[in-house]
Amino acid sequence: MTWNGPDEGVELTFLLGLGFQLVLGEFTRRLAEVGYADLRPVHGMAFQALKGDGATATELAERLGVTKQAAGQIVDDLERRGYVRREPHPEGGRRKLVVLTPAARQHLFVAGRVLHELEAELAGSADVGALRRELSRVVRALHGADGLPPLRPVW
Amino acid sequence: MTWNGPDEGVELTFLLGLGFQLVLGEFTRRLAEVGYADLRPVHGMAFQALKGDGATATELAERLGVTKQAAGQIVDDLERRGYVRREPHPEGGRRKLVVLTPAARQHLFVAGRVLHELEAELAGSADVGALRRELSRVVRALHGADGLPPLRPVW
DNA sequence: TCATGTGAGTAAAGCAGCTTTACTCATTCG
DNA sequence: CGAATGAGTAAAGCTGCTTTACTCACATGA
Repeated sequence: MTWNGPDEGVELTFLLGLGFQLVLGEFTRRLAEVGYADLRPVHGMAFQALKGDGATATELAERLGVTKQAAGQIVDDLERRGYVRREPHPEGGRRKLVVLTPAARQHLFVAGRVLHELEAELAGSADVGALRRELSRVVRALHGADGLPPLRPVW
Repeated sequence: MTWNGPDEGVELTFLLGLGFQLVLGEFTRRLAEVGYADLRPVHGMAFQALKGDGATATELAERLGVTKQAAGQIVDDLERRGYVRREPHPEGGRRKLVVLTPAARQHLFVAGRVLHELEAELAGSADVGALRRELSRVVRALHGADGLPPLRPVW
């Protein structure tokens, strides 16, 4: 039998939580170091959700899995700080289109780079391909094959 | 090349978060179904931290990674609902020893069973051994070999 | 033409679960 | 025996959300 260290008796759920906590923590720390200490993970998720042609606040709410009021608050915050703009919606109505500014696109670029650097470093200690494969299987087993649910704060 | 479905382009960090969210959500749902809808994950963690000979509120705070006031509030809550008792500490001082009641030990037993049932079911879709191994490696790479940090709400 | 509905946005209060600040009190040590 | 130590507690503050309730632009159709 292969002995894998002191984590044999640790619950899978606990290990999943720790893994996520540590990887996300390291990611956030590195982003803070390069000048993004003012952005939380949810802001990066919002940028991802808006990166194509933007979206209305209500669409953003659906993609983030929060109420439209919460999405509106996030947009207020990001707008004050210059990461998004509210434009009149091309299809009129009361709608407004929330679009990214160059500052947000720059953040997306940097965050993507940091994420891939981190993954490359982890590949020195773990089989990241296998990890990714098994995680995908677990996600599909619990959620089904139809797309991915929004990632919400865990617990 | 092996094609593993539509998750190829998904960030590892995102996948980790989704995996944790879905597994913890399923665990919590099943516990609620068997009568524990009133207990959050942090309560289960507290039970784990107290299950030997109990601990003081300050020790509990360290093990949970929160302030001693937060630990005190959690203990207040659990005490009102009959899951823990505050006893005078055998070594005196101002200390009090927080110990589990049989109700809490019963919860620990049921939660452990649910966790292992869930893991067994996941083993039908994924290689849980590999997942556990790679997660352990990631955790050690980011935290070191000295024990495991407290699991805190993510993000 | 205009009432009535529909859907997006917004305003404000409420709430959970923490932290921060500030204290009380029993014990110990110089 | 007076001050330091360390556990516990009280109360306010804060963040990031939800809930409740509203406004307003446009669409529909009698």
